Amino acid sequence: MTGGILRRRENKRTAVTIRDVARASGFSASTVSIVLNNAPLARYIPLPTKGRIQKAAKNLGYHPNIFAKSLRSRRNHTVGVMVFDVTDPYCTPILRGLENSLYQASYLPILTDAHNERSRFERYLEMLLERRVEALIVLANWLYLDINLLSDLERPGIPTVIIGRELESNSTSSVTVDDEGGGYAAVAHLYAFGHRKIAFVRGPKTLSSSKNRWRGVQRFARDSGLELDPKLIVDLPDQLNPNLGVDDGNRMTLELIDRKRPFTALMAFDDMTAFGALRAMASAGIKVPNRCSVIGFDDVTPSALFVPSLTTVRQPMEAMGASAVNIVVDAISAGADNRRTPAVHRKLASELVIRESTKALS
Amino acid sequence: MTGGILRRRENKRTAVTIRDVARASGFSASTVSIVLNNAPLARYIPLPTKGRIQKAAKNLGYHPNIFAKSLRSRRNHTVGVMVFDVTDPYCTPILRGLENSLYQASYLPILTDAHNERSRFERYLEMLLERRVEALIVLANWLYLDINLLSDLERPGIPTVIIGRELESNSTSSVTVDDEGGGYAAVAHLYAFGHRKIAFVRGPKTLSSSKNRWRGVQRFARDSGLELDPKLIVDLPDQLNPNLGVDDGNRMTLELIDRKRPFTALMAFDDMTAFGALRAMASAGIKVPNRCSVIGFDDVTPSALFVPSLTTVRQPMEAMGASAVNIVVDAISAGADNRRTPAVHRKLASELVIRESTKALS
DNA sequence: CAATTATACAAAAACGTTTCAATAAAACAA
DNA sequence: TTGTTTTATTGAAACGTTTTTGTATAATTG
Repeated sequence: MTGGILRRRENKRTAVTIRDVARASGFSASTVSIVLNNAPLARYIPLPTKGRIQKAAKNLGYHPNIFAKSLRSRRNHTVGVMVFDVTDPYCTPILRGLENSLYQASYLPILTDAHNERSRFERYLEMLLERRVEALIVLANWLYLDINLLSDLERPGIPTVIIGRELESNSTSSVTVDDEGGGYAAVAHLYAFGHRKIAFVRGPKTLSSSKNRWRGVQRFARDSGLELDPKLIVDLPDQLNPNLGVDDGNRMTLELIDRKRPFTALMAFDDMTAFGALRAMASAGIKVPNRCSVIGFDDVTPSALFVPSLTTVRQPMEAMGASAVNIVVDAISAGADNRRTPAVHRKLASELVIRESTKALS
Repeated sequence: MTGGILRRRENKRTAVTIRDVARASGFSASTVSIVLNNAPLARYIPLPTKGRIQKAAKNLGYHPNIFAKSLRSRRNHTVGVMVFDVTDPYCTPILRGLENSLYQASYLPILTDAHNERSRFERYLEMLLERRVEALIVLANWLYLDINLLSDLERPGIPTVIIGRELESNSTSSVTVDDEGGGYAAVAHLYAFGHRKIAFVRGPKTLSSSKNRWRGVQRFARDSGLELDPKLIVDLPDQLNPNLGVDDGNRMTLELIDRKRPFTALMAFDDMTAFGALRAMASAGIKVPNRCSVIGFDDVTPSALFVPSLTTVRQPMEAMGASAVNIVVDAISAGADNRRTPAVHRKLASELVIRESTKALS
C-alpha cells in the first residue's frame, strides 16, 4: 500500500541503519560507508557496486544517524550565534547575513540571546561549548559587559569572531564597521549642507562605537575648522536596552532644546536615538528637516520608513554577517587540517544614505 | 602553573572522558555515570562515594561528550525554529518569546530562514530532521506557500507547531491570534471615535489573516450598521516580502486618496501597511490624526516610535512564542513516556493599543 | 542460623558510525 | 613460474556514553 518499499519492523519505531543497507545491498557496512561518503577508498570500488549500494540506501530511505556520525568525526556542522538582544533591530540584518552564508557553507546556527545579562551569556556560552559547536559568532550589539567577557571568549579552543566591537586583546577575530569614518562622513554631510550650529547626542561613554564615532566628528572639526560647541553636546546615559535608546534620545533632545542655544542640525548617536530626537522636535514644534536637520547612524530598517525618512550612515550589516561566517568557516577548515590561523580583523566601510531628514540650509 | 589540576595528555588535545573520572575517583565508569546523572540507581550509592566522584569530575573538568550522550539517549535537547523571513519585524518579538521559554526548558533553538522560498524551506526541513531536532516550530509570517507545505510538516514524526496560521488539516498544532476579534476591535475603535467614512487597505487575498480580519470588520459592520463603501476598499497585492508591504501600503493609499471619495479614517491590514499609508498621507498633505485617523495591526516595535505613534491591534507575540514552546515541550515529554498527544490549537486574544494616530472626530 | 532482602558496585552490551588493518583475488612484472 | 602490486571487500576496533544484568557484601527477617 505504501509507495516506498518499507515501513520498518512493524511496531518498533526504529530507524534504518547502515547495516540494513549493507544487508539489502549484499555488501558490508564498511563498504556502504565508504561508498556513501565517497571516502578515499571509494576509488577502488567498481561502479556497479556503488550503484547497488546507493540504490539500496535510497530504497530504504537511509539517513545516517547524525549522533553516531558526530561521535566518530567530532564534528556537527553547527555554529553558535550569540546576540545580546534580538529585539534590537540592528541585529536582524546581521542575522540574515549570517544565516545566508552559513546556509551556503552547510552550517546551521544555534541562536542564543543573552538579554544583556552576564549570567545568561555565560550560561549560554557553557551550553554551546558543551554541544561542541564548531565556532562561535558573537553579535556584540549594545554591549557593556566586556571586561571579562573577553577572557571568557578566549578560553574555548574554537574559532570565534565578534561582530561590532574589537577586543583589546587582538587574539579574537572581529568584524567591525568604520565608526570613525562614519562619524566623519555624517558631520561632513551636515557641514556640506551649510550647517554650522550642530548639536550632538553622543552615545553612552562606555560604548566603543560612541568613542570612535565622536573621534570621527572631532577629526572633521579639525579638518574643516568647524567649531564644536560644548553647550550643544549631550551624552546618552549607560543603558542596557537598545530600544530604550529612543526614550533617551527624546529626553536628551528636549534638554538640548531647553538650553535655548540655537542649532540647525542634530547628529544622533544612532537611528534609535534619532527617532527619539524626531519625536522631541515634533513635540517642540520644530519641523524636520525645514528648521532642523537630523542624521542617525546604522540604517536600521525603520529608518527608511519613517516620515520623514532618516538620513543616516549605513552599516553594511548583511555583509558583516557574511564576513563573520567567512572568517570562522576558514578557521574551522584550517583547524581540521591542523593549520593554525591568526585572528583576523575586518573593518568594513560605512555608507552615507541621504534621505529626507536632512536638508541644505537656505 | 595552571590553576586547575590538569592540562590533559600533553600534546594530544583529547578531552577528558568518563573513564578518566572513573580512574581518578577509583570507581567504575558505570558508577560515575549513575552518580553524575542522578540515575535511579544513585539511590543506592552512599554519599561519600558520590562526593568523591563529583569532586573528581570537577577537578578534571569533565564534560560529558554530548554526541555519545545523544547517541545513547537519542535526544539532543534541540528544537528547529523555521521562519519565513527574519527581517520581518513581526518575527523578532516572537523569537524572543521562543528563546526565553526554550531557555527555561533547557532547549536550544536552531534557527533557519526560508527567505520565503519553497526550496529553501524544504532543504532546511530536511537538514533539521537529519539532525534529529526534537521538535519543530514554524513561524508562518507572511506565508504564501502553504498548499503542500502542509503535507511536508505532517510527515516527520516529531512534535510540530505552527505560529500565525492554522492548517486546514487539524493534525498539526497551532498558535494564532484572534484576527477576527482584532479586526472587529479595530473598526469598533474608529467607530467609537465617530468615524463613519472609513477606508480599508486589506491584506493580500491569499493570506488567511487577511480574510479573518476582514471578517471581523464585516461582523462589526453588521452589528453596528456601519456602511462599508466598496469605493473605499483596496487590496494589497500578493507579495513575498513583508517589508515591501510599506511600499504597497503607500501606493494603495495614494490610489484611495486619488478616488476623491472622502474618508476620515483608514484601517490598514498591518503596521507595515499603515506606515506606507502615513507616508502617503504626508505626501498628500493630509495631517494624521487631525484630518484622518490611521490604525494598523500587529504592534511591531517601530509602531510605538513613529511620529505620530501608531494606534494598532497588538498581537501578544512574546506570549505566542512562549505558548508554542509550551506545546512542543509538552509533546516531547509525552512522546518520551510513549503517550500520544493530540494536536492543540491555541488562539490568543489581541489587544487594542491606542496611540497618537487615531483621534475622535470633533 | 538460614533465608531473604537491601545496598554498593562493576562488566559488558548496546547506540550507529567511520576507519584501520587484514585478506583475497586479479593483474602485472620478472 | 614466482613474486609484487593493484583492486575489491571486510572484520573489528574505536568514538564516549548509558543501562541492564550480575555479583558480592551487609542488613534484615523468621
